[in-house]
Amino acid sequence: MHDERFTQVNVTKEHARYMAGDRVAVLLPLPLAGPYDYLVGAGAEYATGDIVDVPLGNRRATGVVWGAATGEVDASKLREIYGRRDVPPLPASLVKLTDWISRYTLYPQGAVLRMALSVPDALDPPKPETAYTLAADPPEFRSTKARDRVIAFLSENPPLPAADIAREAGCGASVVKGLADAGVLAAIKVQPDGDWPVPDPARDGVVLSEIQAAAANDLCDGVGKGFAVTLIDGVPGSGKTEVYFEAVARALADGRQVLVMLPEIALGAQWLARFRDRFGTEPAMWHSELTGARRRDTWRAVAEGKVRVVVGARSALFLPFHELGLIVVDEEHDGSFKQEDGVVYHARDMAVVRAQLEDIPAVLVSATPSLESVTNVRRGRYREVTLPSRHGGADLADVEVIDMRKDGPARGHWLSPMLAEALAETFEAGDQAMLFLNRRGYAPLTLCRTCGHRLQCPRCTAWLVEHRLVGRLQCHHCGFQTKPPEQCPNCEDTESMVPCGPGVERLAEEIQLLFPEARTVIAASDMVHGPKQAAELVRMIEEKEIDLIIGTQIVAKGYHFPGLTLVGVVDADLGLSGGEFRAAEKTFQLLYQVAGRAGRGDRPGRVFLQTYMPDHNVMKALTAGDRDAFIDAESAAREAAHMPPFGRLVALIVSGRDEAAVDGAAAGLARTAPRNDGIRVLGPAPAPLALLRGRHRRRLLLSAPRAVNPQGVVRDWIARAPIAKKVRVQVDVDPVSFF
DNA sequence: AGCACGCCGACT
DNA sequence: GTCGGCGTGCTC
Repeated sequence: MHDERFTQVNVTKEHARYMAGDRVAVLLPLPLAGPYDYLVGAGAEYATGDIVDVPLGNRRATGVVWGAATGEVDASKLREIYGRRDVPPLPASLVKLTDWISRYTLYPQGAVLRMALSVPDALDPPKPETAYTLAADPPEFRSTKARDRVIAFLSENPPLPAADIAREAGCGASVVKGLADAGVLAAIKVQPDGDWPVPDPARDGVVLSEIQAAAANDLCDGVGKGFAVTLIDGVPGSGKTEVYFEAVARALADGRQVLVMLPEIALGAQWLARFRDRFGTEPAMWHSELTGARRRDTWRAVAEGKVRVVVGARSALFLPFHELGLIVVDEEHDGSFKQEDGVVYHARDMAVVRAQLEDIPAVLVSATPSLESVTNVRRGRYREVTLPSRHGGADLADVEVIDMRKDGPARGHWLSPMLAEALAETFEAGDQAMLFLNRRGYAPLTLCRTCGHRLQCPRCTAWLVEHRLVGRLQCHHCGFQTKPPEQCPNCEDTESMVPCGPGVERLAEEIQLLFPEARTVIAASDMVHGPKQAAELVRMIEEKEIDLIIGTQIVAKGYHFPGLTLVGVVDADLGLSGGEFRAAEKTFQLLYQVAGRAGRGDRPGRVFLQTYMPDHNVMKALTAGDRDAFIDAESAAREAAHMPPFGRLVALIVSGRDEAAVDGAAAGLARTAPRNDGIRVLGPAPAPLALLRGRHRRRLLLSAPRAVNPQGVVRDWIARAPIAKKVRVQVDVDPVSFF
């Protein structure tokens, strides 16, 4: 059915066709330097974007026709394409996006393509599944109530898989199987139809305020009118989601597909409920915890246009939409949009690029927009929609600073008397509270009281974190685990190992002593496994089965808990040490989001920040509720330091098992560093994880004025530097962090 | 990414 | 004497 449509696309506008005997370039999803040339076989015909099988060495590989061959490779090497896969071709926009990201990130095109072809199974024809229907002439059989229901159901319905029949007839699948074994039902093979619920744009959503309606209209007007980027900037609860839902509805009504990107999809239960309220059904989801089958079906359904809305984490950017009409990036400031392993890219920025290549609008959404996006608004590159007030109800919470230098707790405790007092008041009033501490486990460091030895990961430059609830010491960087030692591994003294500093588990212990009655839950990524547990956690909090949530940053985002009136930030300074150039911005965003959890019902909430730096810009901006002043100050500081978004950065990580070779390569890079056009190179310095998974790491940082495109400079630089084969140089264009 | 080729340590 | 470790190189 869709075949005609795709053929039409190819014929009418997109690409030349390649006929028998032609050479074509085929890009394989492998980290090769570029596409490989192949021959079109007799009787075959291909176009750019076609997904094809080709011979590669002694195996068969799947790739994408990328265009005409360059012809550089010797004719004797050429081999013939086996044939085309029975799937829609890769959309032209994805072909362009792949090239674009490859040029920008300096990763090979094939490495980027691997993200777009992330589900090899989806390229195979869908497997027929076994369905059951009534046999033409059934034998005599013993009748039961369950069997009768199955037969009654099937007499009025088409053939279905056993599990579906069982569900509809209210029995187990064994009843269906039993009837089939008895010859009463006939098993037939059917193509799964893949019914995807279609979101309904015409349903009524929540009633929008005047300001919200105006903002929604503004967004809707842009849908279908080509590329534009709009930043929706609004405080928590200002109705940002409902506003962009209207733009989603408009795109759907226009017959287009929509991509909504969200961080931490696993915790989006409340977002999904809002989507369902507006559109009557849930969107397709795309995240790392999808099962293989679900992933395959979703990929194919997106390619075939059966799925109209996808909500997903950063990798959803590479889904094969053919009719994309709108991209929304919610919580656009969130750090998890930056992919750090494999191809290093920023999904928010690449989403804007895809929107540009598709010539469709992109909408970026945040209560604490990134300095990048704010700067793009100020430069006139992005439009801005501001939603100033809350949708009704309580105002933003009062934020108070607790100066830990004079009002801190006794040694070995982590809650100041003021915060403990506020907790007591909150519990007495029957309200809920949240303590925020961005540290998993019991204690971030364990040391020997006798000799001072610290327990370190054998493969990384990192302390082992005690997780007392599971009785393990863990490395948070490589997954190394060990049992806590009975004696010090260094001086062999017994009972001398002591935990240093708090994690959420240790905080829970202190709470247990202070408030033994409080029903407490720890919410951390290692305690909440997947969407189901997250949803259960949310339910328990909403239904007031919990008095106190002790959470890491997974609780910072996107929840409304009406009964939550107190938020205590246990260590507001945590993100500020270490000299990261984005430290203040990231800390401000995180604490602002955390503070936004308090008082979202009819009562205003209270927020306490425990800090040793009460005069820091971040704390002052939070207590004064003056975000714009913070952005101005941060912006000025970045500009003065030629840091992004006022200058360009590229980080190089040099790594390998052989420390001397790594040092040699790093020194070689430093020696041959470019020094023209205002470019500066810092380093090499040991990367903060100077040893990670057994690999030694050094880091160099290139900074360039904004007018310089650093990619060409960096490519030439690496090409001429003397770098041993066994040393790897990883490039990170626009690094989020220095380290 | 796979897969083969090739050169040095502990074993049937 | 071999099995097998993973460094290196190649795939149109």
